[in-house]
Formats: sequence, C-alpha cells, structure tokens
Amino acid sequence: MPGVVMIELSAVIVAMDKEVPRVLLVRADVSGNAGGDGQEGLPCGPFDPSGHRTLDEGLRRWVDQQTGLPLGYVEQLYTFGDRFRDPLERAGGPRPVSVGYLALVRKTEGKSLGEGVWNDWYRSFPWEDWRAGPPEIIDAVIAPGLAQWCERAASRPERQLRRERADLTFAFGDSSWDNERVLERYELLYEAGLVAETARDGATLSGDPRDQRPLPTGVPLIKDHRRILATAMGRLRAKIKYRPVIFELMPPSFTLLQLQRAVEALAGGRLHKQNFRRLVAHEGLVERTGQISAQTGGRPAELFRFSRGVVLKRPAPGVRLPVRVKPRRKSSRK
Amino acid sequence: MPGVVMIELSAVIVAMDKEVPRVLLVRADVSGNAGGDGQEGLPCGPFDPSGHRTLDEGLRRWVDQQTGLPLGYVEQLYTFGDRFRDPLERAGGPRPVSVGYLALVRKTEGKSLGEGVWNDWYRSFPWEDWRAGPPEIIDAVIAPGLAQWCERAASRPERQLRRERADLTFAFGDSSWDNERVLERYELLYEAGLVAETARDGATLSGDPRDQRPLPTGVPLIKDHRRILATAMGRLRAKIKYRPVIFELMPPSFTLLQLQRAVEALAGGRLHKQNFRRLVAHEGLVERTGQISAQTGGRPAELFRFSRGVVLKRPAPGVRLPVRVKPRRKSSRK
DNA sequence: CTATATATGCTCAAAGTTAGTATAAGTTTC
DNA sequence: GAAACTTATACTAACTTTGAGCATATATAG
Repeated sequence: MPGVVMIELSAVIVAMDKEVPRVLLVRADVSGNAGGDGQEGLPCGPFDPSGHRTLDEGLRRWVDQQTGLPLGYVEQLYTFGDRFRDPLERAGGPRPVSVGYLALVRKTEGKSLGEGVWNDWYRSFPWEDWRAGPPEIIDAVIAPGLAQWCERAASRPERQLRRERADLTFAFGDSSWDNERVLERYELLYEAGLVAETARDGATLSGDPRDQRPLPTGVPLIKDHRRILATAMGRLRAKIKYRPVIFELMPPSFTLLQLQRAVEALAGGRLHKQNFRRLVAHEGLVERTGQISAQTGGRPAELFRFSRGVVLKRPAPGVRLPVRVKPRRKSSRK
Repeated sequence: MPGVVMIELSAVIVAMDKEVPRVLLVRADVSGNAGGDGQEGLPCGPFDPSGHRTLDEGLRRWVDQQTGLPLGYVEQLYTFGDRFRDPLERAGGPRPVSVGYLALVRKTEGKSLGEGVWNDWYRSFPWEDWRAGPPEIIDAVIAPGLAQWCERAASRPERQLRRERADLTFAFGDSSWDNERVLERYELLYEAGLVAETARDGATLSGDPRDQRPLPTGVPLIKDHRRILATAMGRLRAKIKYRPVIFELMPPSFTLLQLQRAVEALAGGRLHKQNFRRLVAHEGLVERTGQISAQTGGRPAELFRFSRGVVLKRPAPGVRLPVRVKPRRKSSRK
C-alpha cells in the first residue's frame, strides 16, 4: 500500500540545572533503537494512530513510559523525513518519518527518571557556549576543518559559496555570531565531515585518513537525534526573546540574577546585568514576592515570581537580550 | 502493524497579485479528496516513502502534478495529527497525518495552472484585513458571536477565561491587534461555532437554531485546510519581519511603493510611507537599479532590486513594520 | 496653468538602548 | 573586627531607533 509509513515521535526535554541547560537522554536500547551500540538518544517511540488521540498525546505517553516524567509545556518542532536519516535504512530497514518536539520541565532533584539521564546540552554542541568567550574548539578544530573543506571544493565558485556559508554561520570574517543558527552550524559541520555522524552515516567525503580519526566535536547521538536537538536549541533560543517560556524552566520564585543566568545559559552568551533587570522589570514580566533569598554570596536579593498578568495585556513579551559579548572572529580564509 | 499511518503533504502556495495576496486552491475531487462536494482545498497528496527521497520532494511532485507549478521557496509549517481532522474519519475512514508547507512563488500571468485557481487569501479570513480599518465583520458578526459564546460558558471562571481569550486574540478591550495570531483567531472561531467547519465536523455546541444558519465568516475549505492556511498566514506575517522572504514574491525590480503595498497586503495593515522607505533603505535590503518606472499616477519612482549582499553580512534582516494603524477596539463584554 | 497624485529628502521629538558610575548590604578571609 | 569580595539596586549620560510630520520634486488630468 503506497503512502504508508511509520511515524516516530521524539522529544527534546529541557530543564535548567543551576546554570547548565540539560537534556533528557536515554540509552538507545531502551527506546527500542537497535544499532545504537549503547549510544544515547532522545526519548522516542512510534505514533499509534489507534491508541493516540493526538501526536502530542502519543509523545507524552512514550516519555512517561521511558522516563516517568510528566510533561508540561510541549511544542512541535519539525518533521524529519529525509531518506537514510537512520543508518539502518541502507541495510533495508524501514523508512521512518519522525516528528520532533521540544518540552520544558522544571528539574526535580533526586526523582527517578526510569532510563532517562540528564545531560548538559553543550556536551553535544561545545561550540555553542560563548558565555566564557569564544569556545577554543572553534579556533582549534572547526575553523581549520572548515577551511580545508572550502579548499576541497571542486570549482572556484563552489569554493566561494562554501567560504561565504562558513563565514556566515560561524561568524568568521566580519559576520557576527547569531546564537539561533544552531541547526545551520550543525548541518555545515555534518556536510564538512567534522562531526562523527558524517562517517557513521556512510558518506565518503574524501579519502583523507584524517577523516577517519575520532572527532572532538561534541558527543554524537543515535540516528539524527543530534540534528533534532540542534533544531530544539535554535527554536528555544529564538523563543525566549518573544514569549515568556523561560519561566517554564524556573522555580516558582527566583532572584533576578538566577533568571539572568538561566537566560544566559540557554542563549549561550553573557548579558548586561543592569539592563537585563531594567528590561524584565519594565516589561512587567516579573513581580516582587516581598521575600528575600537566603543565599551565599553578597547582598541578599529579592525573590520574584512570573507575573501572569502580562500575557493578557501586551502582545507577546519575552526576555529581551541586551547582549554584551559581541566578539569579532578572524576569518577562516587566513 | 502498529504505528503505521498515511502521511499527506499539503501546500499553501502564496503569490502576490498587485495588492492581493493569493493562495492556490484546487477543487477537492482533483486532489483525490472525496467528500468535499466540489469544495476547494489546498493542493495535496500522500507521501510515498519509496518514491520520494524527502518530504519536500514529495510535495513538489504533487504540486507539479496538480497545478504544473514549479516551487521555489518552500518551508515546512507544522504536522497535524489530531483525530477527526477529516470528517470522513468518523465514518471509519483512515487516520491521516498531514504535513503542511508554505511555498512562495512569483505569479505569472496567463500561465495555465492545471486544476489550480488563485484565490484572495482574505476570502477565507475577512477579519484579517485591516488595511481599510477594522473589518466590519468583526463588529457585525464576530464580536456578538463571541460574546454569546462567553455567556454560554458553564461556570463563572470558565466564562472569565473565555472573555480573556476573546479579548486577547481579537483585540477587544485594551488589547492590541497582533497580526500574527491568525491561527489563534481561527481556532477560537472554530470552538465558538462561528465558522462553517464547526458544524460540518459534527460538533454540537448548542441546540440554538441560529447555529444552523450558514455563517458569513469566510469561505470554508475541505478538511482542516483552512487551519493549515491560517498557520501559513501567521508564519508568513511573522517571517517577513526578520527574513527577506518578501522578495520571493516580488518581480526582479520594483518601486518602493510596490514593495510597501505587498508587505501591507500580507501584514493586513497600513504602514507609514516615509519610515518604511527609511527602514528598507537603511537596512540595505534593496539597491537602486538606476531605472525609472513608467507608471501612471504621479512622479515616476525609481526601480529597486533586492540586494543579495545583506544576507552575508547582517544577521537576519527582514522588512520591519512601522505600523501606523493601531486601533483600539471596544470590548465584547459590553 | 491648476489641481492632484506620487516620490523623496529632511527634521524633530519621544522612546528605547548601551554602557557606565555610585552606593547599599550582605559573606568570607585573615 | 577590618579588609576584601560578592551581589543588589539606583541613577545617568551618550547614543540609536522610531513615529509623525513638513517640504519639495516631478509626473498626469483637465
């Protein structure tokens, strides 16, 4: 019967752990994904049209079954249907179409998560964290790797195109870093053979023996799950700017610095403190609780809570980002 | 076999015709959609995993087959999988999951489109066009209809929730009109029984005989295609603000007023002329061609073209909207 | 020639943003 | 207990962006 496929639902479940954005992963064998060799992947499972009333519901059921975690905020990301996304397909496996979701939860200490394990999301994307300045991996590995990839181009115009693309996505030359282009950067590295998935998926980009060495460019995930995670990161980074989704990740009350650290962790860059406070206060996103935090450190801060009232009046507020670190990088062209 | 479903690909194909945004529709029988009674719907067809390398490719093939139109810019919108989206499903039909796409093309005069017909997209969403001020249908039909829907709520808190939702989405009270919330508005009207699809899909919201009358709230489409169209409108309205997608719809050269009219037509509101020019000029989105348009009207305008250079340097420019018409509406609560 | 329509350059004030300084109120170290 | 450090919060000066309008240029219609 033509047109019949299997739909897989996969979830990028994000929580904040202090200043670390974490993603829930499961060992591949748990979610029924063969061929992963014990590698990690996103919680996922097939959509069952007779049992699941909606796609969302199917997703929640699978996540609950694999991790015991009840999901709150859930948002559909993208549907991936390219051929050979799953390496098994080349060996005659079925053609899965997978619908990726982004879910935000508050991290609860100690609670058992079934087979789930929380992981720093920058573990798979070390080049995305600019909070301590430009990540070394860019200068050490990515820039030279991309420069070689540019040189490998067959023709001159193709070489030029590759350079422009590399400059644009990784902020070489006088382009500036756009923290939302997570997917573009991952796909560029994939095409350039600079992430482990390229070799695993069987592309033969060159006979260069250097391409066979294990790559230090972040921890790979099974199938195309790292691509789905990249999609989720980009979407979340975009969304915190115009919708108050950050509060889905925060405890009920928090200091303004905690809020700022959470935003910085997701956005992957530092913000200007005074302006950040002015923005969130001015937009009416938070309201004082009157309580004072009993923390270590300096002067005690007042605790705030999310002000639900905003959602009704204003069009679509989010946490604006008064970015401070605007570094210029040198070109990959030399 | 569990988890096996049929995937349908549907396309919202948009083109500009002077100052009218048009969407390509086909008669339902053409796209193999029974039960439409000759109603119109989006070009669509089943995804074939053995024949189609990617979802995009499948979509392009279906559109080409039904309308002969080659697609340029294509973007995935959303995957719809709720039960009973297709009325036939209640009668034992299969469970379709449909992936909606947005495509932008330049309208070519006279060219045959197979079974396709261009339609003003406001024909199905008359309340979305604010270019000539607040549409009458809002005061005449929607506001009173929603007020009744609020009153029908079972409990007081539920009634309050309905009022807040109506005020927020339709800019009653002191909320302001957000032109991107096309989907939210359509879904509200659907739930309130104010569009033809509610009755057709078999929901019985009340025994009120007024609910049986044909509704003047825009032309319905088959299945959930009007919902997909609403998703596309919202996405496109959002996207023109931060990516230069508007130029996919423009001829190679155009006057600034033509550009402004196109943006206004999509955004559904008027813009301030001088500020609009300053913005597009200042952002470096366009460059002069040196040529002068030979039009009727007043002083001849200079012709501009899209400046591809911007894409390389700046992060992600789009056409900002210096909105002029910011009307306040009265509340539905009375 | 006059009225009218459109194009385009320029100004001006209000509002918002960036990047600071200054000071207050705690904790940690010695 | 004083010094050093950390964090919170108020305030300000310089700059940029935005909204709204005026003025003038160049066409067509009559």
